[in-house]
Amino acid sequence: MQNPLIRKLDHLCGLEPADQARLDFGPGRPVAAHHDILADGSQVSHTSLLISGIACRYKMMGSGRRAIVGFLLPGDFTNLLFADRQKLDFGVAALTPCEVADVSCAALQALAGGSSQLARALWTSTQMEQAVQRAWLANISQCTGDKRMAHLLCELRQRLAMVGLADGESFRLPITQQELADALGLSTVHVNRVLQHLKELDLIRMMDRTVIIPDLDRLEAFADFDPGYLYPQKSSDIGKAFPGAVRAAHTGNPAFTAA
Amino acid sequence: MQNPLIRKLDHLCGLEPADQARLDFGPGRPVAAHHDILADGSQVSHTSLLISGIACRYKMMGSGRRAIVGFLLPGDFTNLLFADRQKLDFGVAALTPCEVADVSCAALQALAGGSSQLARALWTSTQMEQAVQRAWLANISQCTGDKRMAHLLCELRQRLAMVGLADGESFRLPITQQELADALGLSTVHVNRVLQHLKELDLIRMMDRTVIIPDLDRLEAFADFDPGYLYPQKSSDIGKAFPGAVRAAHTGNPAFTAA
DNA sequence: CGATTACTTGACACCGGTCAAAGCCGGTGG
DNA sequence: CCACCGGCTTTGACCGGTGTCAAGTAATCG
Repeated sequence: MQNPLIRKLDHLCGLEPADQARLDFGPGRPVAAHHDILADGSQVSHTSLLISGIACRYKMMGSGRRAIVGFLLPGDFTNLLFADRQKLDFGVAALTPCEVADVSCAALQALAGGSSQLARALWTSTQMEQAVQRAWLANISQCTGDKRMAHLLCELRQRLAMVGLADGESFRLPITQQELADALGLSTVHVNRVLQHLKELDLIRMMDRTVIIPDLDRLEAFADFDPGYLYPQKSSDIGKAFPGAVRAAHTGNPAFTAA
Repeated sequence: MQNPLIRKLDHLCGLEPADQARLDFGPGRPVAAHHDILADGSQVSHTSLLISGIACRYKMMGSGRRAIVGFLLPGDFTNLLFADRQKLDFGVAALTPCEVADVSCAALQALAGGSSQLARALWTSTQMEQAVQRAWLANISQCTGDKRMAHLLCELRQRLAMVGLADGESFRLPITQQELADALGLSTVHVNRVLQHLKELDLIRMMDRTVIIPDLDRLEAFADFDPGYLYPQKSSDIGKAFPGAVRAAHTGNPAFTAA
């Protein structure tokens, strides 16, 4: 399978074949589920590219609870730093089994310096991350639980579709309700109730650990989700027109088959 | 007064005098309070540097309510874009009378391309913005109203101190409770109650529109505020050792005198 | 197949939203 | 200089969304 980073950047800005070749970091190393990819508060001089699996950025709160401040999907960097020895204000943990490729700060600089188009693509993906953060903030601060959940599912579907891991109506989401709760600022119990509510409204269905969206437009309307905010350039309906089933697994285990 | 952007970047990374000179964008144009600096969803090919005053990034929600997703203080850019014709996913509005200097995309590119140190400083300030966003997310999603408010006040104090607009114990904050509510995801009524609660605990005092912090350590402990997350490099106690009173006004009106 | 982890369900309490009304300014015009 | 006025702040009553606690059921893994 093609490197998901290449998919994403090509999707966002378009990439020349020469630049695509520069982005091949090899197969990556495995990280087990629930293990740190980067420890909270550590000083690092590298970044890690997520190749497969789902991970998260998190912060530990004084209360002992974990706040998830972002999900990392295949093709995302844990952090983008161009200066050595940066102290992180967050940690990165694998939520499922993951494959990650470590990229040194120097290598990243060389990449960005070597091709202005690549530099622009990396910058654009940073902008998109910030847009996602803003959308999270707006949603978490102003919406009730069910809308928050719906919005998150819309966002994940769209980002997964961008790297070929979701079609128009379903995607794998092998993470726990506890983890959704940490991301949405809800309790586990309430996440459960919210999911049931969305199922009652037939806005989503869940089988195995696959989310099925019977009517994307209805879900996006319910969530007040603007599909455009993830797209600096074009506002095409990502994934809505994809034929076929969900693509190979998030977990690095390609043995998944839709139910 | 020295350009607050220069103060900030010099503080973050250190800047050579030659680079400092490049950052002088002149006096800027005035923007009245409650007016847009950048309209929500507009396509722009420039950024604006806030020279004085307080502004915010906001998103309009489906409910009609406004969500404030970040405060802009003197020395902050409304947006940092290197590619033309980017569609914004947010708006920027002046909360107080402001002065802003418009910088074209091309000029920004020239700045970043002309000095690697400057490019690094701009990148670092972007990183700091992201750290602030993450802290907001964690706080809003996991803390009760009084801690959220306390955390926001700690953050604003520290960022203002960085550009010389707060000393160790007080700073001007001429914005309304409604605006704080939009930023914290609370109702106006509750913001009022929360502020009263913090006053009862003598964690803050307010006179005129100046916030006075009798004991910063106590407030930061209450808020579970980590003063380090705003500082990629050094972890000095910004502002804690500043002598003298609050510096010239945020509002472009220098007639402020401490009560 | 036993044990741990995830999910579900119900009862109850509380934080914070909403509504409504009453003070409190700060500016404006007579 | 004073009366008016609109926006901001403050207060109280009431209600709903969510958290917490606790128990029970289903799934997963060694």
